[in-house]
Amino acid sequence: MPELTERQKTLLLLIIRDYIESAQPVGSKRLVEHYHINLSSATIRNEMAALTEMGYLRQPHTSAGRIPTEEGYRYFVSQMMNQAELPESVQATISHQFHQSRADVDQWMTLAASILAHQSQGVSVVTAPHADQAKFKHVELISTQGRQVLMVLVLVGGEVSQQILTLAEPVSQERLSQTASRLNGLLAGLTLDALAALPSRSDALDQDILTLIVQDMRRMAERPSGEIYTDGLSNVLSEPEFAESDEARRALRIFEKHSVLQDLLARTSINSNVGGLQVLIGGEGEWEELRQCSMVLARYGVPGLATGTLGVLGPMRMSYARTIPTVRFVAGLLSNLVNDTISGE
Amino acid sequence: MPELTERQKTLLLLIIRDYIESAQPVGSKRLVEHYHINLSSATIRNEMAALTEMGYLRQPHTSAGRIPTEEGYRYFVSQMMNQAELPESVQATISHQFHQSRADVDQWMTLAASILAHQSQGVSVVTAPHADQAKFKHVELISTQGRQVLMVLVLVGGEVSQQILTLAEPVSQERLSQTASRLNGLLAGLTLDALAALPSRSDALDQDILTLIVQDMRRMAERPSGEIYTDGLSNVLSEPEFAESDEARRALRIFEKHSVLQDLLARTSINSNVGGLQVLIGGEGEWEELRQCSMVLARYGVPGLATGTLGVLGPMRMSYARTIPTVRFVAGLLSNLVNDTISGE
DNA sequence: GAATAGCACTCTCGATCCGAGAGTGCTAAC
DNA sequence: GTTAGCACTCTCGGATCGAGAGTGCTATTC
Repeated sequence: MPELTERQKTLLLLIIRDYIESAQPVGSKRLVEHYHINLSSATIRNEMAALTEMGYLRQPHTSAGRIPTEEGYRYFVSQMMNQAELPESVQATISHQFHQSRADVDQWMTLAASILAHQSQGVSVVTAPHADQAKFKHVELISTQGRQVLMVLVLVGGEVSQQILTLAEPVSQERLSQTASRLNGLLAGLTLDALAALPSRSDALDQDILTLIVQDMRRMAERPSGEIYTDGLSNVLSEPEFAESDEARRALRIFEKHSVLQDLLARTSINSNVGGLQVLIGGEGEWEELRQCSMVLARYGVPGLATGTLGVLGPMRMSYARTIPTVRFVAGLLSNLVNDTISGE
Repeated sequence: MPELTERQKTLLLLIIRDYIESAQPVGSKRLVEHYHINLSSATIRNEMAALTEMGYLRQPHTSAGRIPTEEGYRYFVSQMMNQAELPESVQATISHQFHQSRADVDQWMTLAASILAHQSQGVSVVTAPHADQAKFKHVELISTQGRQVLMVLVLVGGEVSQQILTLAEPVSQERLSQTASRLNGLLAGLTLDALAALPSRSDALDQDILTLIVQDMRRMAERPSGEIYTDGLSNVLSEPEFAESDEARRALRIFEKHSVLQDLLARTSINSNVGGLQVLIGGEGEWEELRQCSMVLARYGVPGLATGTLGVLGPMRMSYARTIPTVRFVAGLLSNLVNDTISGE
């Protein structure tokens, strides 16, 4: 990319900021009038032509104002990335909401999704913390009726799985508790691999349950992320770029077909460290479904133990100035919560 | 409502069926041509005028075809209510999908929502089974780090709640297990009221946990329904009546503001028995948000133990012929699952 | 040489108009 | 009771058109 003069930089940022607010192509005249610039519209036009030439702006049609290209948005984002901060008062409000809520992963995720959606006016996604490597922590067996048993499996890192088992024959709660207790002593802290390599148990029930635990842990380990929480879906329809329902439907689909979402989140998680934000603009050539959209994503949690992803999807025209600091702040908050509660051995 | 002649009945049903398919006002000529009727268009016109007079049909404007009124839809639904059956093959497919899935309430709900949305081309809602009266079944305390403890609380009926507690001081896993075991023996099968009336425990930790259990159970009891699952949101946008995003946004909001949904589900649950369907057309004057929509709702589960609601929301023009039997069938299926697994004491 | 004023040109957008088509209600005849 | 015929109404899509906004280019100014 060629070098930009100081004036071009200010102009470019101004144009993009204006377009994000107004959703209208911005012309030279409007620019001069709204922001008192010491230049004539003709000069602006020349500069705009240059910026268009360089690929930061484009015209929807020959004689209309300019709108940013993806490249333009990228420049815009890179400029504001480091400076944007959430106002103290908003930070305080959000923190307060979290400390008000029940100490419960489910609630946190819901709250985080709600805050993100509300602040950014976009659609939010939050995945529950997920361990990179599944480690056994605790199992509980609760007899329900006859041969049915509810198994609650807890992993190091805090993930919990419930499953209903059907045993070959009825077993008393007492025997179930003994089995659970034996297995808890034996398996505590073991990884999935270690579990699978364990020699068979002599007790048939112990062995059955062990097999089921391994199965269940494998299933959890295979999932690329924890449960997905989302909020603000109706915000999609407020944006003019989604006025025609075709585009809007495509955007909604992304959130219904979890496969795309999983893929997206999984791939971004590789590139971004905890604390670092990632902004995807226009699908980056990778995701056809996101061609018209941008996403601001961040990873949170304790690396090596349990991490999750959170982010916001909006039109390319989304308010980055508001979204970026919010995502960053909420990611930090969740990281702290994860660290404080479910981290230690 | 005045009496309808046999001919008027057939005509009315025909018109509504056609409108549901085509989404276009249906005129007398079209009717004669598409369904070979032994009548002239003029006769049909007379009958249509009569049906309009009686309030079953209306005209969007003076010289257009007829579309059903809410009253018309109600008549239509009442006629098909008892006859509609899901084809054997579809029944088999759905049953198969359920038996393929993991024995896990979460999966069942997700699957049910997915099937309903897919079959009806509408938006589905399913609530997890919820006990009418909370009864304690089992508690488990798992030490995580320092003063943090994960409490898993299981109610009779299968509801599970997880919560992270922060104790006043660190407690060993051993002591936690003993406390849990003592409480399990003491509290098994007790209702919330019985729990609250219990005398204080001498052991401080036991007492603390007991208090927290009561708190948590109260919270669960206060919720009018279990967790809400939903699917098919993007289907909303396929329907022509939601083409202008304003209407569509309103419909989407219903699903984001859980309060409306809770209210809706809670109220319908009172009127409908397990096995009975309820069809709400046009909000029935109660719900402004649903003015343009219909809902097909059913209650499932084991009355007195645990029940939930499931249903489909769509435009008033939704395919009742497909939706009604599907909702009925899935409700039956879920009832069986609830009965088979989590019912017994 | 950079900035500016002026100007001709282009393109969109909304308003308006118009005719085709679909559908109706009514009347008179069967 | 049914039907054919007819005049009438209303919507919808396409065509037309002018206002307005914005541009690029050129000639001029500082």
